[in-house]
Amino acid sequence: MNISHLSSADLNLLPVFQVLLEERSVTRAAGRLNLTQPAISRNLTRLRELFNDPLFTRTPKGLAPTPRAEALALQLHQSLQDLSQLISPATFNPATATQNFRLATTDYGTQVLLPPVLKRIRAEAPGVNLEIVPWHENLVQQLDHEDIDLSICAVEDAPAAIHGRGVGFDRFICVVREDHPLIKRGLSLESYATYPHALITMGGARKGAIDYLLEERGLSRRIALRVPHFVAALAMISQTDLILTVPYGLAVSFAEQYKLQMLPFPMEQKGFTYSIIWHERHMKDPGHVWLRQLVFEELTKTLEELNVGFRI
DNA sequence: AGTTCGCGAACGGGGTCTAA
DNA sequence: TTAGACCCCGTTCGCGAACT
Repeated sequence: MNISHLSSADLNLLPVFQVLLEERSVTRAAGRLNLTQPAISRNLTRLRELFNDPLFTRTPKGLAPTPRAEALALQLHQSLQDLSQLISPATFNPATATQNFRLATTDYGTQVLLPPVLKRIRAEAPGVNLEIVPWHENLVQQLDHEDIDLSICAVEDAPAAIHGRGVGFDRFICVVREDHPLIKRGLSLESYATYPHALITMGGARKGAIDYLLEERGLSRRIALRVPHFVAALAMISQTDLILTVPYGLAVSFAEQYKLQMLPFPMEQKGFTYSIIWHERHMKDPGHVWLRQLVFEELTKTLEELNVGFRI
C-alpha cells in the first residue's frame, strides 16, 4: 500500500484498529473510544476494505484476529508511536542536540561578551556548533539573507519583523594613549573637537552618533582614522595622539593591555542599550529559545560586571 | 499572477433503529 | 453482540468572481 493513497480518514481508523486488537470486542472498543458500537462497526468495515482482509472473525468468545491482523499488530503499535512523536510539539535537549547556530557580533562582542556564552554552551550542549560572523549595520538584510540566528548589537529601532531583548546598558568614554597631553590638561568639549579622532565604523558610514551630538552644539571633529574593528582601533591609537570614543565596557577590558588612559566623555549622554536581536522566523524554535535564554543570562551578567566599576 | 471570499456539492463521522 | 440502513450535521473541496 502506498501511503499517498491514505486519506486522513484512513489514518483515523488506525487507533480504532489498535483498540479492537486489544479489546477483541466492538462494544468494548466503542466504550473505550467514547463512540457508539455502530460507529466502531462501520470503522471496522472500512478497515477490512483498507487491508483487504476480514481482520476479525466472530467466535463464541468474541472477535478473533485473523493471521493478517496478528501480523499487523506489532507494526501498527510502532507506527502509531512514530506518528504520535511526529506530531508532538518540537523539543530541544541541549545535552543531545547537534544544532548549528550563527551569531553576528562585533570583535568586541566576540572577545569580551561571548567567551562566557561559549563556556556554557560547551558545558551544557557539547554537540552544538557555533559560528561567529561579523556584524554589519544592515541588520534586517543580514538576519534575512545570511540566516543569522542571533545578533548582539546596540540598535535604537528594530524593524517589525525583528525581535529583540535588552541585555545591558553602557555609555561612551574616551580613551587616549597613557602619556597623551590631554591627560594633564583635561578633556574639554573644545579640546575634544580640536584633537583628531579615530572612528570605529562597520558599514562604511562617514559619521558616527557622536558627530551628530557635536553638530547639535555647532561643532565638528576631524576623523583621522576609520577602523572596522573595536580592539584593533584601541591597539592603533595607543601609538598616536588620536582620541577614540568607545563603550566603557570595551575600554575597561583593554585599557591596561594597550596602555590606554580613560577620560570622561565631554558631553551629556543617555548611554545606549545592548540587545540580542533575532528574526521572527526563529521565535518559536525550541533550540533558539534555549540559545536566546542562555545568551541573555550570560550577557546581562558580563555587562553588569563590566559596569560595576564604572568611574570617570 | 496570486490571493481571498462566498457558495453549493460531496464527504466523513456521528447517531438511532433494527434484523440476524 | 454485531452489522446494515438510514438520517443528521459539520467540515472539506472545488469552482468562479472579485480583489490586490
